[in-house]
Amino acid sequence: MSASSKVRLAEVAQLAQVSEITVSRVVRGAANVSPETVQRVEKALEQTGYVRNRLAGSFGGRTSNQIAVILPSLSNIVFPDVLYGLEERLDASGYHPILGISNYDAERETRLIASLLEWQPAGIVIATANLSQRARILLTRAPCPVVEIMEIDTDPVDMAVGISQVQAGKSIAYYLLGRGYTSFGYIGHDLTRDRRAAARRAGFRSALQEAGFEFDQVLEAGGTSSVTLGRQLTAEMLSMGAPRLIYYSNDDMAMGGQFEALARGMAVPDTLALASFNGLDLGQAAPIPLTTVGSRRGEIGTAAADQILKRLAGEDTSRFIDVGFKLIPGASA
Amino acid sequence: MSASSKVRLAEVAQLAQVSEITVSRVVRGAANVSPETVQRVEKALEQTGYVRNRLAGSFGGRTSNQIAVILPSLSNIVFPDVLYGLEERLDASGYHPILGISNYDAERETRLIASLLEWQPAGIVIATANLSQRARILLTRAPCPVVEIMEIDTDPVDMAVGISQVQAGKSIAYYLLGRGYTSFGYIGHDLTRDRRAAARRAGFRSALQEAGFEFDQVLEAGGTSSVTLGRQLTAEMLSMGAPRLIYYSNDDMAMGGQFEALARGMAVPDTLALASFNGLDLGQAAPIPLTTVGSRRGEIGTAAADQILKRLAGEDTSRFIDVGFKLIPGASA
DNA sequence: TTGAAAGCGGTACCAT
DNA sequence: ATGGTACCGCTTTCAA
Repeated sequence: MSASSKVRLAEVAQLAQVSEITVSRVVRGAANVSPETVQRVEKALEQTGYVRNRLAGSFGGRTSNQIAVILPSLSNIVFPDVLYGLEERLDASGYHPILGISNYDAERETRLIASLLEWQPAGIVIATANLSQRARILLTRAPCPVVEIMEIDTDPVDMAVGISQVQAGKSIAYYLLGRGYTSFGYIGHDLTRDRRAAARRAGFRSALQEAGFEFDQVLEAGGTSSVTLGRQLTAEMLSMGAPRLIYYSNDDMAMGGQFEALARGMAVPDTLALASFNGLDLGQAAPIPLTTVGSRRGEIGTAAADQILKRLAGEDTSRFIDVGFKLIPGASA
Repeated sequence: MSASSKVRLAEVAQLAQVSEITVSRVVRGAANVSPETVQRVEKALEQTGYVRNRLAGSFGGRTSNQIAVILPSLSNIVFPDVLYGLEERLDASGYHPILGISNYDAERETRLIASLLEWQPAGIVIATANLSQRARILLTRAPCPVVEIMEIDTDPVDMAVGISQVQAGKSIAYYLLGRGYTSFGYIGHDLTRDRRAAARRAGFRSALQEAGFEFDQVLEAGGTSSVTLGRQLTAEMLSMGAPRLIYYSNDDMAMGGQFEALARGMAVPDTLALASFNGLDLGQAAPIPLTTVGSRRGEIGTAAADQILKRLAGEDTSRFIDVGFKLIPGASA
């Protein structure tokens, strides 16, 4: 157990009385080494406390085992769920995510892409915020697979894994129309930044319009979604004379709505109905389980990882993977 | 705009009629280059679509600008909050997190440490699950700063940033004793894996014992914490004749408790009181705001990043940083 | 099964 | 301000 940091292949080799390359073979678990040699080398590795330097080994044309992951936010459980699925699958194949958070900011997103590309990642997984022209070019030129996650409504640079956010909005609107609602409101967070929430709202609205309806009231506020914001905006909308049903930008917001209704003693869904998107545990454990659309967040992560891994293995990949969503009837509408 | 991948310094240099080192200087924004040369080189960089290879540039003794971040889970918003603070601060200084999720598994944690160390990170930030002997040795020998986050109750290998989890449990217990409660239950998730939740429980219990009380009932279930689990266990405890107050392993669990109480029409806090830990937005937006202890999760992330950055800059660092917690009186107890 | 040698691409150091 | 040179530590290629 000697010093740290500076142990190199050469030192181990000397101790084990073999060449550097032989040590390298042992470290990498290569086949062509005799058991006796392996044993001797392993002892030397142990004694010296050798730590492989993958920067040195990777910097040629060889691959880096790092996957750049760029997400717009970690402020609710959605992206962490995706990230977890991703990490789980990548780790199992010996890859590691290098993370960047764009904060829904186009400039920062561009900078992150450029910056992470310099580490020669073996792949890129990105939940785009708002791709700049330059960002798009960088991704197009990237010498590695690129998976755009969360939505499959728009054309990806390389591959896309997710769901149709428009259809998710449309589907629950159809369901609610089927249940006979005729008066609708919308409550959302900052949709100028959250394109996917905007797509759901657009889908929802288009279904309403097909049926001859419109949102009677729309309330949006800047900033990220949160239970608190949902509650505030709901209170505001209720004070103006509420619609029969409110569609929220996501479950967090809708939970705020349910809290406000509960606090006011309003009957949900009889007086005020609520619907949203995500299918979070939180919403399903609530006193009135949310009527919502379940997104398979973990699966988006694992499927994205699979696309990267397949491509790296030279296997066929498809341009789009639709992981699908699921209507959750709940009891709030 | 030529090909991608294979553009090297040499190609750019040739195009710009300068040496490789000059191009390198421009790429790195070094000072000693004349404006005209810079312009010429930048044009060539643009034309070739050069992407800097940081693996090559870093692999000597030079630093890697990557920070290994190992977390036990992403299943509730706690670690994402920490990660966000961390990424924010690191990014501002040009560093990137390489992420590993240990899943509260000692073996996986050890493997992740070993594996991420091979990338020669400039620092390590780890919320330990259950450090194995080997993992501890690896961290001790690591040739870079190591910050253990979340708790400061135990002695760190290098530095620690967090709060005293024991005190967090103890403090709210004192508060509740002060409010006159005399009958206590505990509901938790898998504490054999979540050492910090166990520490809070221990702190809470020790305060009870000082006052001559004990938990009258304790209910724990395997698996991660969730609102659903909190609700289930609460229902179970209520069916056995509930204590006057239930202390939960965290806010998610306590929200499940509140939901169960609301669903049963039980008065909170008059019939059943609830208390927990974290101070999540969710709990504060609830109909009955949770009585809890606010943890400064984002600050733990930024403070951890600061410790690393300071150390790398050669500045003094302290062994412990206590970011502090805050009692949130709420209305559930 | 083992080893020698030649880079991988960039940057620090030292000249000019 | 600019360039030549050596070298970072490992792995690929080829030879023995």
